[in-house]
Amino acid sequence: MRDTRAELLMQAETLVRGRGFAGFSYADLAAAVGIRKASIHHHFPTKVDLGAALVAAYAARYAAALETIRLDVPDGPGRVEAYGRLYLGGVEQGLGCLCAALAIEGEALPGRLRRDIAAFFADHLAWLEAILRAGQADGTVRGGADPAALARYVVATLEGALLMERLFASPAAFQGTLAVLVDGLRPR
Amino acid sequence: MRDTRAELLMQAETLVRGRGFAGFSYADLAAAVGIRKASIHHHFPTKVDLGAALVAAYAARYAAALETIRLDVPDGPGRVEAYGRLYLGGVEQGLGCLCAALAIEGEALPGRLRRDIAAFFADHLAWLEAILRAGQADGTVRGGADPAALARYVVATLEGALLMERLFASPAAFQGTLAVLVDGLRPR
DNA sequence: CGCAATCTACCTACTTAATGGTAGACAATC
DNA sequence: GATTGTCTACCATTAAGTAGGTAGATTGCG
Repeated sequence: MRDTRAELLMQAETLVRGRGFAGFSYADLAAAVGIRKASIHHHFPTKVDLGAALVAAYAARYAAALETIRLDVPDGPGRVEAYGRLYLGGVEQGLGCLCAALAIEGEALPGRLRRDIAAFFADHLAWLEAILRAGQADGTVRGGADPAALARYVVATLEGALLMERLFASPAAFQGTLAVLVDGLRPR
Repeated sequence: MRDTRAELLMQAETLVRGRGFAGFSYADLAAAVGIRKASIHHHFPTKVDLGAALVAAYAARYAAALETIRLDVPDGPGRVEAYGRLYLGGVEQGLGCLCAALAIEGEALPGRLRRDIAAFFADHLAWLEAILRAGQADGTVRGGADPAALARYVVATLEGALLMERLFASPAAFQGTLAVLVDGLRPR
């Protein structure tokens, strides 16, 4: 019975992604996990500690998925499409991106969290830039464009699509945007 | 009809766009405007009332800007670029999109607000769809793609770019993404 | 016109509930 | 026997919202 911490992380992630970081309380989380409010402080002394642990776990899960995609999918557009599909689950479950939820809080966030989420995005950008560069090299991605700029454009489109299509509860529309995005990356 | 109300709307918008809807209080707003907390309730009985007024004012400002763009800019890509530049101010000021900030709150939001922000996005989508359709008709936008799908893709990219580039405080990167976006709309 | 009634915009002071967080007791376990 | 995890009980602070009042406009009307 050691997974209370894991359970806390899971439920807290759902709460943040569903209502924002300022939008849930330790009382909500305690109720979701079936524990007393004070017990949460044993695992995560402050809410910021919880936030940081949340981002770390979320980033680690994404990092693993990114590595899997690189190993399993050979071509540039295919990899970006697989990357985009990682966001799809959020639309289907009605949950936004954890780091987007935190990013919205912006200036109200402690610097530590702000740095963590910036690192989350920076990781994705670096991975995508490498993927796109490789795609340009092997001819599966259209050349001419700066891979770093392309990477930012890809993350932006997917984050924005998740944000909006969650509101409209429209996985189909999300997939439509993903299709437009991936198609635009192919050589002309 | 004093302009205390307008001042309240202005400062509240800054607060929401900077810290999220749940991330500020009437006390914060009162301090920003230089008024007592209770006086806010005279103008906006509840926080949800304030939120709705905020969205209405924000949507109206965008609607006016959209109309101006349609009148002033003749071609499809130019119009989309002008539309994208509306977001740029947010990046420069470190403020996100008001409706994105609310959308993040998702399920915690009263249905009324959720409907209002859905309508905000729906308005933009409808405008863009018309713009893109016209662009396809006059040959300034590449044909073949569904204008409705393209419109969703455009809004998603810009909302996402604002979200991310605000975090990185990088107007240049936002403009890079906008350039990629607009370029992809031109005929090949 | 004069003037009372009403309205507007703000105030101080308060309520109720929730917030994040703490203190310390108690079992179980290593 | 120390550590771990949970509990009850509490704290100070802050949240949104209310009660009731006041000074100054605005209005209705004899």
